[in-house]
Amino acid sequence: MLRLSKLTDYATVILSFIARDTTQVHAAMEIAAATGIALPTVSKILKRLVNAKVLSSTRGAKGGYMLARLPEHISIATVISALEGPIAITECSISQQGCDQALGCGIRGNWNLINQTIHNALESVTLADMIRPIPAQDAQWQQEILIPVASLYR
Amino acid sequence: MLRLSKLTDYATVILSFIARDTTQVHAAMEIAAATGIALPTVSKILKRLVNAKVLSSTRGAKGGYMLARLPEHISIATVISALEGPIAITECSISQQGCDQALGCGIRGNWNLINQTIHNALESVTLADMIRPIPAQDAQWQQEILIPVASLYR
DNA sequence: TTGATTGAGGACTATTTTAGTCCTATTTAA
DNA sequence: TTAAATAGGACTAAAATAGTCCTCAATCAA
Repeated sequence: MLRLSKLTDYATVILSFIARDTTQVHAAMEIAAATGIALPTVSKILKRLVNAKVLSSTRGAKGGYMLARLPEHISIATVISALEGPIAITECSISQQGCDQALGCGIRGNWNLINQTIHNALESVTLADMIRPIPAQDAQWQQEILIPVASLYR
Repeated sequence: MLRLSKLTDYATVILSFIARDTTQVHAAMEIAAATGIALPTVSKILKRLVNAKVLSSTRGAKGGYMLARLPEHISIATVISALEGPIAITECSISQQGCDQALGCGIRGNWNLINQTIHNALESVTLADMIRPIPAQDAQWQQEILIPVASLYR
């Protein structure tokens, strides 16, 4: 339902934990303990964030992870594509096959507009925004948008 | 990857077909033939669109489907929620469990802002926009956003 | 009134994607 | 040299999505 994967959700939790203390590196085990996310899963996410150059890592004893950039320069779009690959609402073939038959392609172009809008929205929010507490007054439109779910953490 | 389901994609194709000729009802079989989407799948999509009051249906011989509203009044957000349920980027528990531990909930509120932005974007584009051909000049940012895929139709 | 046509509803299966785990190799501090 | 960490990737399990099919209800026309 146009939903982020759990891993991406976890990633924001992990990143905000790391962002709270930038004076030292954080080992995967420490992060797992602090967030309650299982270690192998934490580890998997951290590796992907390193590949995307969102985090930098230090190997060996006393090793761990730290932010590779300032929180202001880590956009949500970056985090999403680190975990889930490129952000694209529609699956549109660049090779023409099937796409410009009947009614297909007149529609496609307009999806791109939507793609772009969403991408901009995600690009404009950074980790710095995410770790800043928000006013509680906004609770009212949580009801409109969110759907209930059993639990976030397993 | 923050992607629409295939069914939603099909739905836009089907809706734009129906919108092209509003003078008569269109049977599922006719739509399947015109779009190249398998009949059972077309049928499933049409039923969901009727439930969402995007289409109205006539049963029996000479029956079929037609738009229940003007194309200008059918938003993409409506189509998406008809096919995929409510639009929500994050799975956030309304029951507190797990969410206000450690770092969870400071983050959540900001996701809602993103949700809202995306929802607005999807609400602002209608079927009328989708069936209107777009200028080809925009082809340049198709490269940035879209990812290649084998084929849209099976 | 009856038969053909067409949608409604929902159960079911198959496929694909996502989540989660684990193993082995490499790096580094002590 | 050893212990503590990450890197990379293979593998399994679980969940979501896609797709099909069956039975029932409604409508039209002969």
